[in-house]
Amino acid sequence: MVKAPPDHQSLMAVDGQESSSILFKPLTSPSQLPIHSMRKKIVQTVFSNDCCIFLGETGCGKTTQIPRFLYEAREKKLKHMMTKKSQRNKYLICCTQPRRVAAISVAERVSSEVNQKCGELIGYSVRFDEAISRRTKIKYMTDGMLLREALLDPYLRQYSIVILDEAHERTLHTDLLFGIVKQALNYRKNSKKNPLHVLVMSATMNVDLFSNYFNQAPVLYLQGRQYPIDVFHAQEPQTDYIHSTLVTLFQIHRSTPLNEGILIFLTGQDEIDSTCKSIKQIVASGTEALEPIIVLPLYANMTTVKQMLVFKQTSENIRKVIVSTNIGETSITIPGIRHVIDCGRVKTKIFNPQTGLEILKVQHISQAQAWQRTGRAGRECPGTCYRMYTEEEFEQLPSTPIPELLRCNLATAALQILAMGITNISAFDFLSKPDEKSIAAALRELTYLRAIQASTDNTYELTNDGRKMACFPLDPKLSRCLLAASDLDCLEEMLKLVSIMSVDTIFLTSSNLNEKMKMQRQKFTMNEGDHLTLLNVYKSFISNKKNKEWCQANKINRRNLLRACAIRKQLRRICIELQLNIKSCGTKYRLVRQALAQGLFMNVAEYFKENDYRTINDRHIVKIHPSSVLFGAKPSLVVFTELIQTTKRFIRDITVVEPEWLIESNPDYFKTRLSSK
DNA sequence: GAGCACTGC
Repeated sequence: MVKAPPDHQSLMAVDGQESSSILFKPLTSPSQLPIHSMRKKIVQTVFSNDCCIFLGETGCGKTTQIPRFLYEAREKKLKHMMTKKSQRNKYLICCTQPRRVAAISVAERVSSEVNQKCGELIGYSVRFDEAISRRTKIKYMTDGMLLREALLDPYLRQYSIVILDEAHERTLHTDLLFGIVKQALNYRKNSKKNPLHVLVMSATMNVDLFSNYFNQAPVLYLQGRQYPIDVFHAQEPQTDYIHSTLVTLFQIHRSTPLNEGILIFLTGQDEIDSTCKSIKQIVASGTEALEPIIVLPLYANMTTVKQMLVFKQTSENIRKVIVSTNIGETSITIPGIRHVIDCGRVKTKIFNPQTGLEILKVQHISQAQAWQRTGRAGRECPGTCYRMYTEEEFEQLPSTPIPELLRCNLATAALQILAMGITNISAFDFLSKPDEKSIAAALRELTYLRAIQASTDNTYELTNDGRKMACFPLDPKLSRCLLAASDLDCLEEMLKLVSIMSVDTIFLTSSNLNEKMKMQRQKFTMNEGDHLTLLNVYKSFISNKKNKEWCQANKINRRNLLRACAIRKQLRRICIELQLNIKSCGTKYRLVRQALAQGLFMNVAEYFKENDYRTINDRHIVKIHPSSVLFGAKPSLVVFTELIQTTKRFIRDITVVEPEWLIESNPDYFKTRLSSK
């Protein structure tokens, strides 16, 4: 048995959710959070440095309390200096979060702590939703939202303090913000009127990396509140982690009180569904007398209603078991969990910049993730965590996961950096610098998309189109589709299509989709391919007034389609601002396919032999995914949205195109590549 | 004839 190291013993709630007793107390009330004893030191450290790093585990209250400390300290000082109110209004504090729900719920919580409505003194800003007023002084926002704002003002001049929270997660957006705030710091240091302070908040890891990056910025350690968690490792390496999980589950079940919930981490939908089934079978088989169990799956691709079941209070006499993907690791907090079973694995998408291939693969988690999972057992009281791997195996895990920036296509990021006036991407001050090959690939892609053009020595500048493309919250390929559709008088259709492509699948996937259902789904099918089929579904959804029953009957994911509607609205507004030509082509869908071809021209595959296709770009042999309406058909030339390797290399979301369309729009690119011209 | 984790603008 191994105890969690002290740094990790206090992993409890999302920051600030640890105690309901401080919820409605007035501003000045002393709190039992240890962070309050450090208030003076915190304030002093922030204001006497350009940048500082605060380390503290979730549960120490840093997210809820620190922005308030800083606001109150500044307010006091300014009042003392008899600063005019209009002057004081300038000082806005922002605090970024990787997730929407976190930004919103923290803003609401802190607002209620100071007895105000959210959106007054404390507000939030996330995509499609904000609560901000002229009085707002503390703004919680998603990292992506601040990045959007940085496109308009790279020096972030409306903020006096920028807090980058949960920095250890190393999301793409936060990593880009690192470079941006560093630049803004330098720029504003000289303008003494409006200096910027930056605060990086993180769990206990990567300290030196952050500190070195900001010229040896001072580091402050924040004490969290402690709930000890006993950690047990497997004695021997396990060959079948699902089997080990089941054995462990029933050991816990036999030996602990029934009101203690169990959270199991596995890798994916299939695995989770079948494990849930096995658990139920074992209990039902009656080979031994077992107390009743409620087993609930949890993954993102479930309806919200089904996800909500995990929050439901169960009776004292029944065991609650949740089998979850890593959505349960950070995004969703389940009450009543006392035991965690961690299989030590996670399913991840890996991007290979050399081949441009994406692979979805089950991989080992990092030590940081292991502790995050462990922490889920000790949110309300002491707990236990069972790891389905040995201590030696744990020691060999990487300490942190690979930052997103180092394992994704950089085209979008590069376009954003260029749009902020930084002309040499390789010279951008990355916290972790991506491979030169990845950067080169991104610049090549943007050049082909006519978003940028090479200038002198390694620098690039945006084209007119590129400036427009940077305004869309989209993959540049899809932004190009919109511009092409504007030229071809079919922008209304492309807006709908691009919006659907921006959300997860709009079809409900289930293993027991029967023949009748498949027939029904076929009524949306368009012979030209999946994109027009998706457009068809969208249009039917609208003409059926977004009806719930219609979605159920057609096995359509209503939540995702509603999101697509919201995205379309946002994109359409941007199109109006950019004065694009918003027209509908009616049923002249040929135009839509032509516009698609212009954006997706690097994703072209031509028929090779039997069921094989060959991509134009890298000559990969691929197959049409069986979920495509073109599965079994053998069109000679197609564009696709996604190329992914699972059991085989598949292309997904496919549309039939004609070679002339491709050659006309990009003659140079296709001169040497297309064999069927 | 597959089977896709999670997040964000």
